[in-house]
Amino acid sequence: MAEKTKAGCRQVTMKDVARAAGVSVSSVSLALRNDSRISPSVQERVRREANRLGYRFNLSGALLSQSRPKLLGVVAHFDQELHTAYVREIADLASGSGYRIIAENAALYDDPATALEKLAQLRVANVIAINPPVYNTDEDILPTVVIAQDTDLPQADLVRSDNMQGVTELASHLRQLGHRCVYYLAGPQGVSGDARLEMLASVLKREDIEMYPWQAGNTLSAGFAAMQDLLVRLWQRGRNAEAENFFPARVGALGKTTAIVCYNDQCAMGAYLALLKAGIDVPADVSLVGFDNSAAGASPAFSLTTIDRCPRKVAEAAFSLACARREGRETEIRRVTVPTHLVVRSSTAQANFLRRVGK
Amino acid sequence: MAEKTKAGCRQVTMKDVARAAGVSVSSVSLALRNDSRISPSVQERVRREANRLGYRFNLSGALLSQSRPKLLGVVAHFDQELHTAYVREIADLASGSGYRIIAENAALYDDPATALEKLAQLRVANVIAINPPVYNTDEDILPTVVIAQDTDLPQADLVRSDNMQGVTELASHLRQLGHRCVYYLAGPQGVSGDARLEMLASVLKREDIEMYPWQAGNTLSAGFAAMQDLLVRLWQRGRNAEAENFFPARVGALGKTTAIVCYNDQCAMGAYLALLKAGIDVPADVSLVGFDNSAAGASPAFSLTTIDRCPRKVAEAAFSLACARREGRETEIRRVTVPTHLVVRSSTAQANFLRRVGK
DNA sequence: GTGAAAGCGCTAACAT
DNA sequence: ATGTTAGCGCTTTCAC
Repeated sequence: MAEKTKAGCRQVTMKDVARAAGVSVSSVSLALRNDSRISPSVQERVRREANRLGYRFNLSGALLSQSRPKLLGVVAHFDQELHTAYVREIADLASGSGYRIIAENAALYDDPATALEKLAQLRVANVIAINPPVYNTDEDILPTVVIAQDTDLPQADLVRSDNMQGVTELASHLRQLGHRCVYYLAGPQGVSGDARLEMLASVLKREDIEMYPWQAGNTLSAGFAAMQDLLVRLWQRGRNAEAENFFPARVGALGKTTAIVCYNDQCAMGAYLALLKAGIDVPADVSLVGFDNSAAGASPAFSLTTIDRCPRKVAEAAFSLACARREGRETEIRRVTVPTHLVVRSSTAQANFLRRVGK
Repeated sequence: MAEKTKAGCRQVTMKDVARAAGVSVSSVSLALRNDSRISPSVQERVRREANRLGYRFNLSGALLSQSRPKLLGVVAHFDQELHTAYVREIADLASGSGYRIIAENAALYDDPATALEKLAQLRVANVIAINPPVYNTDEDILPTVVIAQDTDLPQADLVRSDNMQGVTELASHLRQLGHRCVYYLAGPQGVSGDARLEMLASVLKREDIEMYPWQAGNTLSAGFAAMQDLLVRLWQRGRNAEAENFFPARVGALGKTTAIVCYNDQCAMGAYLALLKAGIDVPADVSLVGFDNSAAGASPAFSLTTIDRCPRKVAEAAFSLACARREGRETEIRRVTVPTHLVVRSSTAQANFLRRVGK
């Protein structure tokens, strides 16, 4: 209280509002949070005074005074569009249910633990992590909910996309178009990548479609490089094809392959460019499929057939799990699966077996 | 003090560390901040005990107790690679000088003021905003430093890229390759966009290069759509060219134009795709130039000639301005300019005047 | 060089 | 339905 009147720069607090409205601080606190214990007329008056005085809520004070604030941390890689979509949905859900979220961008830090630590400093107890890295298990704070295909965190709930569903739709789509043999440009190696690969292969197999994997990655650059490599490789094989079964020279550079499925849209865009540059038309010569339904992939520039992960539903699942954990119910670890769906655009078309590439 | 021993879940505080180390809380506070007032031996002991007990710093407490914490807010659109680059650099600088930064992702919220409000709730007084929208000037908190080409905020310092520099290098580069007439795929309309356009035109003019603007945008989709529109338009003009001066049918769909400069790399990528699909080769038929030196543009898929904004230098300028403002020195508004540089890759080559497009 | 104590803004238990 | 009051964890004078 040393210098209350020193300058006009002092922060307006609830005390000031209380004095102005002629009520106590606790009434102000409740009134500003729409608590039903405060009569509408007082709420109204408090709110008006708060506005008039230019009162600003101070999160630090609130966090400090609560032992279990309704606070949710989110760690995402904001350079990935899909992550942003998830977080937007989570933020939307949170704002509707009195939760406050603090989002950290994992793409900002070299050390994957940094984002978690920043959240820990704000006393965030519940963290939703999207495609988290492998953390040291001795981290001071760990995600309570993970959005990914799999996780190595024993204590975290998991929300995963049921790729099976979308891929099944995809398989039948491809089958109907006459595709019998496809390439798969795979993502970064790891547990989740391997699982995806096996699942894809088995589902396609059910529709009697052969699948051959080729290592790529999750970026446009990676998709481009991988597709170029693949084309070169196939071209070479085609030229001395006597030893090869499924890449006979006579059906062109891609062999029997009439479609290419990619790990994600970014990868597919890279592949698209490599194909285009090689004079191979999409979808006339070869069909192309992505994953994640990104904005760029949806643009007429690519118009990718892709698989949508229903970000809203994923967010709903993750949010409700996070809330459940905070409430203390839900002691056992849960795994929730959200369906995915095929989005057909113009990068897939009738299979063309008579393709020939003038490299 | 109602239930100190209730469960092991209570947060470890400085008080606990103080007790364990046999010193007072204030000594702990100073020791953990390497204050020279605390003897090395005590610092050492405090640090060890803190570690042993699993002490975690609580930002809320610190913020609440300080009137002017060393806190810097950053508002950026993390879906734009360039913004992420800026913020990474700012974070790096901050961690080296005792500043704490809190980064908000403007791309998460529909209302542009939301990001600022979240920072305000944490008492962040100094905010660096990257390409901020036009805020209502009655916002409770406004950026103190803006990274952009221009700003309408009267109280904010401005850090701008000296596009002049990079563009001058570009003009001479294009001139040497024989380009005399280029198209400019412009970005979103606005103050900053108009300024860029005029500057480009005048600098190119100095090298005796004509420039024609064409509205596009800052995304891949926008670049693609704009380029397609342009091609269609030129094609139509070419067919009844008697009224046209600079798009004579005889030199092909692009008229005299031998190069296309784009608002940013994203836009250039879209244009690239439209050209490729129209059977126009880059750079054999037409040269293409981007802006911002993005990772995707650098990939072999595009290999864009582009202009680098030297994010490190921009960040240094912004950070030091923000610090200066916080220290209270620096009452007048400053504008700092950071040079840019041309990065030559393989999307630019010798001008080809004999292009012909088989649309 | 170190300790004691006040207080930052807010919430929640309890009292009225 | 509203007021009183005790902290939440930390920093910061000011004593010693």
